Amino acid sequence: MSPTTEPLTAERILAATEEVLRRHGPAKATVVDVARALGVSHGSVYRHFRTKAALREAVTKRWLDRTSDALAGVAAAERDPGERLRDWFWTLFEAKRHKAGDDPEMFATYQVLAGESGEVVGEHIDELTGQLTGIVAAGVASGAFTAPDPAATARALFHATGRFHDPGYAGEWTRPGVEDEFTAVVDLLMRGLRA
Amino acid sequence: MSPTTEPLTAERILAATEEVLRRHGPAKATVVDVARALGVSHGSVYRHFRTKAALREAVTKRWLDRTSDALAGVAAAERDPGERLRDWFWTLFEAKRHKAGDDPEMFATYQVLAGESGEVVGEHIDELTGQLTGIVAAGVASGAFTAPDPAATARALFHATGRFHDPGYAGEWTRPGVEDEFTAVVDLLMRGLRA
DNA sequence: CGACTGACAGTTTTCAATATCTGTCAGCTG
DNA sequence: CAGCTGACAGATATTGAAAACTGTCAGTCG
Repeated sequence: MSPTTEPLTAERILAATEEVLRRHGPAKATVVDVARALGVSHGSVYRHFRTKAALREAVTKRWLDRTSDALAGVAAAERDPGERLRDWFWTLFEAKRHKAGDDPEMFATYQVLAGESGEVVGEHIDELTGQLTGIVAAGVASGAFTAPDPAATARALFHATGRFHDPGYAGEWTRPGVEDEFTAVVDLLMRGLRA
Repeated sequence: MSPTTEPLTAERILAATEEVLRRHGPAKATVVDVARALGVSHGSVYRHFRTKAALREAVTKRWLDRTSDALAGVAAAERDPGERLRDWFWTLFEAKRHKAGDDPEMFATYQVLAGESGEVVGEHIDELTGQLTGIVAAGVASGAFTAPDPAATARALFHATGRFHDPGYAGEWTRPGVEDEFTAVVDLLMRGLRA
């Protein structure tokens, strides 16, 4: 291809890796493919990422962070904690549902990547439950919620809604009635939360 | 082996299949193995089960029914609905946790089988949510619970506790603190349920 | 006659040879 | 000399021929 003079950065490698993953899928995407897409030798890729696993982890983190960042705005909004909590859950569900529904192959690819990168996924979940803890604590402060331990309650809320954000259940998200099921679970939880 | 004169029944075939699955695992257990274990030709097995898939489904149903039956007793007990509900969830969690912890290989085997038999699993879940609906309805009747639609509430309860009975999460059930997490979720749900 | 067998066709799995990939590093190049 | 290359060793994946399995059914046996 055109011998680009642009410097080879980690960011360019990540973008190329995402493209290769989209084209070839997680099983067949190789470091050699990524290097070829960039017009460099695979040895150059290894100057920026120690291993193929590290490269994949970085791509995964990038993807997960997009969701966390979108939710951070909702979590930090200046609103009644009850509405904010409901909005946060709804935003999370919708985000996941669209990712899974709009581009199922890429979603499946990222599901595989996430399965390989336990550490990164754990941090992502910690980030999300951290945002939830903030909302719960605000509700307790305003007297709207009762929760002796906001962090523990946040984890409970996250676990209880797993069916609507855990990728393992993605297959269920297109069935008719899921939205009602989601509403039923969230309603029950919010009733349990109120002071 | 000893040429048994006992008649070849579906039940004997199911027992032999379970044994073969235990020995060989789900990937390598064949109909020929089952026939050999029974001292008959594989053609005879096909007189009782139309296909290998049907045989596996029957084994799976048998296994799932053991759990349903154990829980039916708890669901039908004459007790305060609140206690009954808590007991039911706890019994379900403990039953699954012991199956997964005491014999991990067989649990993994049944997880594979269940994945193949969507229909049978669906019926099992319907049975369990049916039991839950009974408890919720009793709570509404006694004035202890508020639930406009007990069946919908039962499904919500089942979904919200999925992390503690869905086999996909079995890996988490041995981590320290799961019991507290389970208690936190159940407490939240029961608070949301009360009138 | 009803329960069982075993050979058979078509499909799936296994296994070993072959090809490709990962990760390293001495040396090239601008 | 900083960034890159490409040959290499060991590990992993692919391939296709051979073996095993699934499901059928005409025929055997008590």
